[in-house]
Amino acid sequence: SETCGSGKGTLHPEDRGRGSRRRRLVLTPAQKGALHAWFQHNLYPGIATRERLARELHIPESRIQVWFQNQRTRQLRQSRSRSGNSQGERRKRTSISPSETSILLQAFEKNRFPSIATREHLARLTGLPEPRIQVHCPSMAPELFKVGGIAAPETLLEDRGLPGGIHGISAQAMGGSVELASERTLHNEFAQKTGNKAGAGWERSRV
DNA sequence: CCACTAACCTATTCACACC
DNA sequence: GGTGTGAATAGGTTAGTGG
Repeated sequence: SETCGSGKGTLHPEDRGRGSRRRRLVLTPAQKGALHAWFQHNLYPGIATRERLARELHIPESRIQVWFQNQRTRQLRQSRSRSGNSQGERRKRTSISPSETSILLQAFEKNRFPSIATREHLARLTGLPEPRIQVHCPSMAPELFKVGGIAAPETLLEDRGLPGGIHGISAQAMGGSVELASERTLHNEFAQKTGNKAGAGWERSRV
């Protein structure tokens, strides 16, 4: 909550809504059917699978990732059972050049919670995928958060990632996605630098 | 080897589409 | 208005990269 602008839902009221969130996707029955079919045999699709589904269903890969995240949560909540498998490779690391970092940092200093429109604009400016920008945002501003400086959040950033693992259970795959994830990076950086720990991952388990 | 950080995760909450 | 579910946040782990 505090740190990143929103805590549980705590985006500042003035920033919430309108513009700060991606437009809600309305999946067609066919899209849902395909996703559910995949979910049945693999709760943790790797990047290759997610991208394939994205192409076939015409849904951004980041949305596919979020859908699986939500679906796992839903299933867990309702059955509390565990599952298992996964597959997955991780997305290749997106390297961000100093000039790209500079652009993102400048934008981040002005607005720690970029709306989807802003993130898309930054994506065009840097040539980086929007989801990656989303992931990145949180990590981007360690100094801003540090002691005194917290800028008022304006909109937000987003994302987080994926692969997973199941803790202990099988392995999974790793893969992650990132669309959302752009925010993650910022988030990661922020956390890590401030000692908060954020980050995340797991992965590897690979069976 | 170690620090840094990208990629992922779960849990929780917000908020919009649709009834 | 209530419900379902997509979108977002917080906080955690894993592993690739580079010094």
